[in-house]
Amino acid sequence: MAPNDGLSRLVSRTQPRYRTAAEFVETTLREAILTGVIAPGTPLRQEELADTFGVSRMPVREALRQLEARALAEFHPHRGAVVAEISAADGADIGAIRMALEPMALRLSLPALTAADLDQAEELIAEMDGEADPGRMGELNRRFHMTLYARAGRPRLLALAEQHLLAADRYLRFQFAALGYLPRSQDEHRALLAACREGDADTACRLVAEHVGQAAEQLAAFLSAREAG
Amino acid sequence: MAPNDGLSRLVSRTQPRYRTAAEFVETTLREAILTGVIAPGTPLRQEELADTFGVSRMPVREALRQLEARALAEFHPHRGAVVAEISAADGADIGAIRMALEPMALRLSLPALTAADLDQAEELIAEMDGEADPGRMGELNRRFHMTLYARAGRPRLLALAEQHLLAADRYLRFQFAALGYLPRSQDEHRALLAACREGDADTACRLVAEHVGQAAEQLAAFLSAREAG
DNA sequence: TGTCAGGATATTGGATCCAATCTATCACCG
DNA sequence: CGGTGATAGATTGGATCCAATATCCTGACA
Repeated sequence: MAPNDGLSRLVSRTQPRYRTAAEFVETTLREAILTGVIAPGTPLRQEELADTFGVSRMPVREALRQLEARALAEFHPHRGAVVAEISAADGADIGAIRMALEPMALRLSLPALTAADLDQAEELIAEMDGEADPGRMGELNRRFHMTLYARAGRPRLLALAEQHLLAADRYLRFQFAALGYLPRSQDEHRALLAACREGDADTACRLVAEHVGQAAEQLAAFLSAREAG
Repeated sequence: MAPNDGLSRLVSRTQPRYRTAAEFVETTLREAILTGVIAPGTPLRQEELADTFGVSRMPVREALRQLEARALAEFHPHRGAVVAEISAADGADIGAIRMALEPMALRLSLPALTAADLDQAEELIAEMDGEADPGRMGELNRRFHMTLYARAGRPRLLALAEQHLLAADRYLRFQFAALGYLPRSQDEHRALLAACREGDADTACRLVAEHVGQAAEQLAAFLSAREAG
């Protein structure tokens, strides 16, 4: 039960009552994959998961299919599913998608941002300053970005953006040697927030694109270095 | 069997041998939903689908879960799934996402486009001129766009872009009163292609964004009019 | 007559069982 | 000694069966 230890802990501290077992399994598994509790390449054995979750194999199968559709698991017929791998090419894809989506989200959201939104974003920057834990760091960063996009009034666009923010986090979690990225990232956050406060949409969009691009470049460099070595 | 007539036809002319029944059902159902063979809001009864496909309910359930993850079906616990509805808000979301993704895809692809690619795009424009069938029209339009993006070297970005092109097509299929959109759209196609031939990335990206925006605006107007009346 | 309670029915959700297929091991042969 | 083929085990894919839940209809009562 060693490889499932982290997952078991996630399962056991499950508070909310899900309406179906499949939903429970899917949500928990997705969380586990995105937060790195289950490493890329790990086989997802149906019976093993069924035992861990205390259900039969069927809801597990439904959950795995959903994860496949979200590109978080890879299916090989009659051989089972594994947690989706992380490649340098995928990292570049995620970066490009973020660079496309997030400026659009910000441009739509910016005119509708309230003072409270901007204050909350500033709060999140401050919290990040004192944060050491990578996992929590990723969450704060994600919330900062999503706070700025929240007023876009385009739920599907936001969901897609958040999904790729989470995917980027997942990549970062397996890196995060590059802690040196932090200070510069925080400077970029502050500059971005300032542009938002001034309502300067063009500058803000440019800044967020550059900011995301920075992260993507670092990530791509790290991943291709890892693949080479 | 009246409401399944179109689906039955799709099922019966299935040539390729799928590796699993679930894959077969998912692919065929997705095609049917995206091409409008099954209308939005249609209930997806598991047993009925199982009969239509000649399989048991289980692969159908797995397929439905995948469609749910792709936002093509909506699940209501213990009440079943229905084909995802089409709302004006969703149309606006799709449009915004396309406006974000496609200029990015074009910018990455443009420097690597070959003369053959550009010729094929021109060929597709010509084919569209003489096309009356809406379904085929949508396919040609999609291929034109994807041809221009194909050299981006970002498979996940391209898959996401194509997915939303398909979604937009799905919306258009339920409209397409607006056949008047055609000539202007073709002019935009030609202008876009010209910019690509000249290698003018900035102009090309601006044109594709405007072009997609045009389509999105028309769609949104149509949908909100339909919702109002 | 309208509303609410209760039961019948249909449909989904979950468990178990069987079949298909892949993997690994081992014997056998060149 | 290395490679190939067969066989056993493990694991998934698919079908059937049972339980849980929602819907709908009916009927009693205010």
